[in-house]
Amino acid sequence: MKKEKTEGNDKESRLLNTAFKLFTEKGMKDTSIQDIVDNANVAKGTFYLYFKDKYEIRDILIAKKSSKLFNEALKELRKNYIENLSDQVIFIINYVIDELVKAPTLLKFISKNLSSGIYNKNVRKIYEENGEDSIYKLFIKGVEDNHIELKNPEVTLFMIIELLSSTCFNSILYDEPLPINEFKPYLYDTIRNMIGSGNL
Amino acid sequence: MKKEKTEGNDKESRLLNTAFKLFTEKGMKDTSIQDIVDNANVAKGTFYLYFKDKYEIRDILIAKKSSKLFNEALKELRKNYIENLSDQVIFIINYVIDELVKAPTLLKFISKNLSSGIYNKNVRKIYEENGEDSIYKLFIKGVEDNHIELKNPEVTLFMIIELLSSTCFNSILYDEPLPINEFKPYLYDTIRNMIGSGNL
DNA sequence: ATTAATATTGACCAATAGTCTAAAATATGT
DNA sequence: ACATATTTTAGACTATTGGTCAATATTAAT
Repeated sequence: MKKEKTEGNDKESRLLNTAFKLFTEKGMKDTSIQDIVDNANVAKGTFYLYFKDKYEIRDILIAKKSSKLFNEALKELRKNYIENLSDQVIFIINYVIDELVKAPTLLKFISKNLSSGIYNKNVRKIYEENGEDSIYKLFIKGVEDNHIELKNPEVTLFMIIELLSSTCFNSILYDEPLPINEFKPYLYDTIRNMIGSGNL
Repeated sequence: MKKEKTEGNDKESRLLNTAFKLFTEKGMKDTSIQDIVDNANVAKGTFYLYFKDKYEIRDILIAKKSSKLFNEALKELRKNYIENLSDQVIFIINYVIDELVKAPTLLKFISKNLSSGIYNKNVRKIYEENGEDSIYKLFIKGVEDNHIELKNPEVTLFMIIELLSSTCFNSILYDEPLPINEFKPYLYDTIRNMIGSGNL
């Protein structure tokens, strides 16, 4: 039988948590693997048992964090029984923005990686292994169910995520928090336009 | 008097050209400074005379390449005497997309960095030292000249560039070139919308 | 030609990445 | 409960890369 691991307390999780802490505090470049293993209280060999290198641990973090965020959003969405696909997408985007604004550290870490988090093949593999519903699945299903004709739904979703990403990124361009609510109406108009018009 | 340098043949340029070649061929991670200096036929010390580290040389490359691209676009724009700001911006975006699609290596290198190329403070400094007209200046001037009321022109431009970036990025998501012309009409509608509606 | 200033080199040291084998911990069979 | 097999962990070790610096070469100025 496999060893029973306490959630978030095994060495792999400790490495992930420590890496996230150090990446967000000091940045990728100034965090060495030695730093990570020292702070996580494991030996260096253990790191290489679980991860290929620093960049793999980063990709896994992006995948886990953003997947968690979208899954929470999807859970909330289900409580609200929204029919229209545009409104569903906007609900999710809105939820994600609000969460990211509440957690600036997380925002800083994944805002520039949201789209690569969906398209990067390493990251995508982790999404799939996760097995849970993704915004991708919701979107594709929604397009079908609502008989919306998009030339390339994947691309449309990609552009929506890019817009989300850039909206969030705005708020870290400036040191003080941006009045993000002012941007929302425009963003949502654009999304409605994208899905409604069938331009793509 | 300063040493007369043959354009593109001094050690600094050789380092820049070599770095770009290696970065695009092997990626940032698999290119060491030793690789760069070996291929450029200069000593390691020389590298550190001109650049702080690998990341500075990357930032300089992004700034130079994208600045060149936008300046070429601006030059073309002037030959065409387009009055309307939306149309000017679309002209430039269109030019940039076409050039990037023609040069996939360059595209791969800067597509994900176009926005950071405008906002990253290191990169921006290089833009300013360059002193030439930038899309940023054109846009701000255009907004004033045309009495367009945007809440935050810088943010509007940022989002337009993000959209350009994501459109271009699409074409490298797939191994075969994408029919990018199909996406253009939508992109241009969105830009017209952004500038015209005064939503931001 | 002599001196001053600047550019260049590559040996050298430091930091970090990544490997590997021995030991410890855990699981499994009897 | 004990012996054996399997998995996990440690950290010393090697390899690679980053970054420094004093010596040398090149160029400019008088």
